[in-house]
Amino acid sequence: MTKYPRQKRYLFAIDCVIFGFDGTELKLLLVKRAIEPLKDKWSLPGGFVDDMESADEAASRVLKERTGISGVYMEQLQTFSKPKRDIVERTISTAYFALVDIKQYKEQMNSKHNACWTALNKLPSLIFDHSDMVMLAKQKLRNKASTQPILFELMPVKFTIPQLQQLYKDVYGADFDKGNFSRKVTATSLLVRQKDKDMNGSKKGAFYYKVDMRKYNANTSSFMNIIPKLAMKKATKTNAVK
Amino acid sequence: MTKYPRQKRYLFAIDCVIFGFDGTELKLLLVKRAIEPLKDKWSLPGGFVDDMESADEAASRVLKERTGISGVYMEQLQTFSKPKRDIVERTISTAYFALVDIKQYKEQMNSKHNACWTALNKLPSLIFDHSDMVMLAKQKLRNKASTQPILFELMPVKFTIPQLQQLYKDVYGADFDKGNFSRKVTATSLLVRQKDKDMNGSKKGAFYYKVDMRKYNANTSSFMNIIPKLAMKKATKTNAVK
DNA sequence: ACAAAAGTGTTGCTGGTACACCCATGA
DNA sequence: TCATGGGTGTACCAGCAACACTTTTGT
Repeated sequence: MTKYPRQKRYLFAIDCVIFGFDGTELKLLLVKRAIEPLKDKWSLPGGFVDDMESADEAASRVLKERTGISGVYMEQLQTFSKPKRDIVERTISTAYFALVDIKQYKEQMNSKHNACWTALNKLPSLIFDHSDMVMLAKQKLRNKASTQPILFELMPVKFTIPQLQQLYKDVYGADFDKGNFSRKVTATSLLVRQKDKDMNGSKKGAFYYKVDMRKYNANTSSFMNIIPKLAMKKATKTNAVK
Repeated sequence: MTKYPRQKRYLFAIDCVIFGFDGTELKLLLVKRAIEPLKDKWSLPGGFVDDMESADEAASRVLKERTGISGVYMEQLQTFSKPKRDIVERTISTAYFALVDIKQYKEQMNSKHNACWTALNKLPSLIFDHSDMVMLAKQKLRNKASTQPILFELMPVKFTIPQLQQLYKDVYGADFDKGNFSRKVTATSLLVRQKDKDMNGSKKGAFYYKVDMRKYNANTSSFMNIIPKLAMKKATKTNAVK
């Protein structure tokens, strides 16, 4: 039942730029390409879009299949369509952007699936235009995080404010004043303080917090001006998140 | 030379959400679908991606062919890929987002091409998922314009600040204080005041300005906080730009 | 002289930054 | 009791919104 007879048809794929945080460093999930050509070269986890699924659905499915991860924050990034981007055959690819708490999936990564968390500033070269995808994703992460509380998605269910601050520092490549940071974050009232403290890292201990999911889901647009304007400027210039 | 033998191939198209401003009202450029089924229904200008062009190139080409417009601000918006979105055959479509000074193209619209500028709050229903594309584009327009001076792209080469203010009012559905607006805009130092004035609209006359292209291109990231925070909040809630 | 819109002056206030300080606890 | 990081208090300052006021010119 082909009714647009004169048009060409192309392969359609998705690729996932998956950010993870392990408490100290922002990382990216990479896999080795499974097929020739370029077999075993580093690549973003990706796959073709099946007959009866949308790109969004394909992205979730591929993520699950190739890494075991599911139910995480995920969003369409951009579509890459240069005719020669895949050297085998023309393939359009829509890049996705995901945020994951590394610790929750640490074991199954190395064993079952051979995916690998890599520090953002030590990325190997990637196949095709995957490096462009990563660059764009880093930019988006910074931009989005400056107005919306999405970086919570990278934290474990229970975390301390200094831990969160470490993440912000890594994302923006800039130091934050601990006092101001703590106040701003709690002022969003998206966090609920727990009774217990994390006693590593300091004698006094830092309270654990959990995200108030009800408020968080209701009110994603409650911007928090977490990023000091200077840090923001610096970040856009130096293209931090190295 | 098909080397990914097991995969399906799909049609790949682009659709353009084209905003225009005529001095009073924000408008959208629509065309009537040229082919069956749904012939003559309202639609966004779009077309299939050719063999040797990227989606970006296709978008420029289609815009030129179907409306005569070229050399305008254009940016990828998002890709729409639900399996059934095109009722004829599965087609992936990447939506683009363009900003045009209506007056520059007014005549050729109605004569040569039968495209039609339509007020944003009086849109007819559109084919397929084109209304979703428009909604997303409106959102993006507001978000982007709140941190970057892209609305200049909708103005003629020479314009007055009150005219620009009218545009902002239409985009955000909120009134701006003329004094503060004028100061903020000039403070960006992206505008060069001309010697002559526009004497319509007031006895005193309003100075014409031109965009300082050198600075504008160098420094798009010089955010201007044009949008008062209240207006921004209001806009995100009521989904203005009706 | 008057009306009407363009644009300037001014003031009060919000909220962000910097930085000093206090707190809790293990060693 | 000392060292260490967590967290609070506070004072200064930029920038923004509100609105009164001045300017210009056609009628």
